[in-house]
Amino acid sequence: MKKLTARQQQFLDFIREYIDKHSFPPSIREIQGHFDLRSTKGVKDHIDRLVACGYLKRVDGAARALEVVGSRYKGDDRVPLVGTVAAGLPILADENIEDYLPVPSGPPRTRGMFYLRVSGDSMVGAAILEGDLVLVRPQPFVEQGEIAVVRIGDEATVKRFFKFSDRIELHSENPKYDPIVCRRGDEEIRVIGRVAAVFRELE
Amino acid sequence: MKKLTARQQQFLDFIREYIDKHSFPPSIREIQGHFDLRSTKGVKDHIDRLVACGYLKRVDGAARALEVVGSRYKGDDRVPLVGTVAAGLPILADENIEDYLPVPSGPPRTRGMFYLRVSGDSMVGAAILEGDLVLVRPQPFVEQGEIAVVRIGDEATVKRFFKFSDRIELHSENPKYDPIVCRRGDEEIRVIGRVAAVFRELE
DNA sequence: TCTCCATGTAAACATATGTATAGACCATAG
DNA sequence: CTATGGTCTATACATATGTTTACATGGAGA
Repeated sequence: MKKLTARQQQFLDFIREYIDKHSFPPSIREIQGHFDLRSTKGVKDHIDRLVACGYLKRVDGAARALEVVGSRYKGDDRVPLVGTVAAGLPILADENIEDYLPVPSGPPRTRGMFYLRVSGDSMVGAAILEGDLVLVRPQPFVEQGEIAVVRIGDEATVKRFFKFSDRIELHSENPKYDPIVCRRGDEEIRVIGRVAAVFRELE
Repeated sequence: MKKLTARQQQFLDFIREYIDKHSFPPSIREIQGHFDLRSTKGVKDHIDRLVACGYLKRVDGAARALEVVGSRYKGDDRVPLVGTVAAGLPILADENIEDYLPVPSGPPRTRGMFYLRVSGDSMVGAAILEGDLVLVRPQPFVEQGEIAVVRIGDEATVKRFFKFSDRIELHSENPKYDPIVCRRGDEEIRVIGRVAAVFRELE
C-alpha cells in the first residue's frame, strides 16, 4: 500500500471523521468546502488517488458512494445475533436474527460470521459462561480440540471438538458433564463453525 | 416510538442491510428498485414516515443522507483501546490509544468508555483471562463486589472491589493471590472504573 | 357503506453531485 | 535545468437523486 502524502492523509482523515459524525460519506463539494478549495477538481484528484492506492473504494457516478477501506469504518464488520445455542434450530434462519452487533478488533473476515448467545454452564472451564455471546465463524470442520458450535440432531451446542478414526467426541469444559461420543450410525453431528471470540456483558 | 407496519419494517431492514453491505446508505431509486416499485413516491413516503417515527434521520435534499437511528449504525459507538492493565500509567493518555474498537450490543452510553487488555491470571475465577479485553466505564466508585479497574500507586489492575469502614480490599478471583488490603495511610488506591464487559478472541 | 390511511402509479421538476477539459503553480528527482 | 507529479483554479456539463402534484387501489374500522 503506497504511502500517502500529508495532504492525502488529511483528505482521508476528513472523510473518516465525516462518516463517524454523519454515518454517511461526504459529497465532493462538502469536502471541497471543508478544505476551502475553489474547485471540485482537486477533491476528485485526491479521491481518485486514494482509491488507486487502496485506501478508499467507491461507486463511480453515484453520490456519496465512498467507503473507507480498512474495515473499521465499514458497516459490514457487524454480524447478526441469531439466537441462543442449545435453543433448538433453525438457528441460521433469517427470521431468527435478533440484532446486528459489531465485532471488536476488526477481524480479518467477518463475512458469514454471527453471534450466538450461550445457554448453560458446560463451558465454564473455558471461561465461557451462561449468557455470553460467542462469535461463530462458520466452517464444516474444526481443528482437534477447538471450541466449536455443533448441531446434534435438532440442537446446537458449544463444545470442544475431537475427532478420532472411529468416533467424534464433544467435551464440555465442566466436570459435571460427560463427553458426548458419537459413532457412525448414531445421531448425526454437524459442525456449524468455530468459536472465534467471546463477549460478555457484566451485570 | 410508534410501531411500524410490516411494510415499513421491510424498508428499514433493507436500508440497514444496504448500509451493512455498502457502508453508505441507498438512494431512493435503489430502494425503489429493490422493492420493484414503479414510482419513487412510495419510497419517499416510507422514508418520511420512518423519519417521523424516529427510526431514521436524514438531511433533506442531500443524496443518500440517511442515518439509521439507534447508534448501532453510527460510528461513534467505538471506544479506544488504551493499553494493558498492570502495565503502568498513564493509561488514559491520548498517546496510549492503540486502536478504536466497536462495542457489541450497543450499550446505553459508550461515552468515555475504553478497552483495556488484561495481563495476568488473577481474575480467571471470574472468567477473565490473560489477553482479554475489558470494556471499562470510568467512574470514581463501584458497588460492593463489582469488578473494577483500580490504580494502585503507579499500576492499574483488575480486581473485585470491597469497601469497609476502615479499609478497602481488592480480591483476585484466583486462589493463588491473596486479597490486597488497603487502609488509610497506605499507598493510595483510586478506582478508575467498572468493568462493563469482557471480550476475548480465541487462538 | 363510507371514510381513512397505507400503499402505490405516473410524470415532471429541481437540484445535488459527480465528471471533464484546459491550464497554472511549485517542489523535487533525474 | 527540465520533467514529473502533486495540488489547485475556472468553467461547463452530465446525470444521479430528491421532491412534488395528481390520482388509483384496497383493506380496516366507524
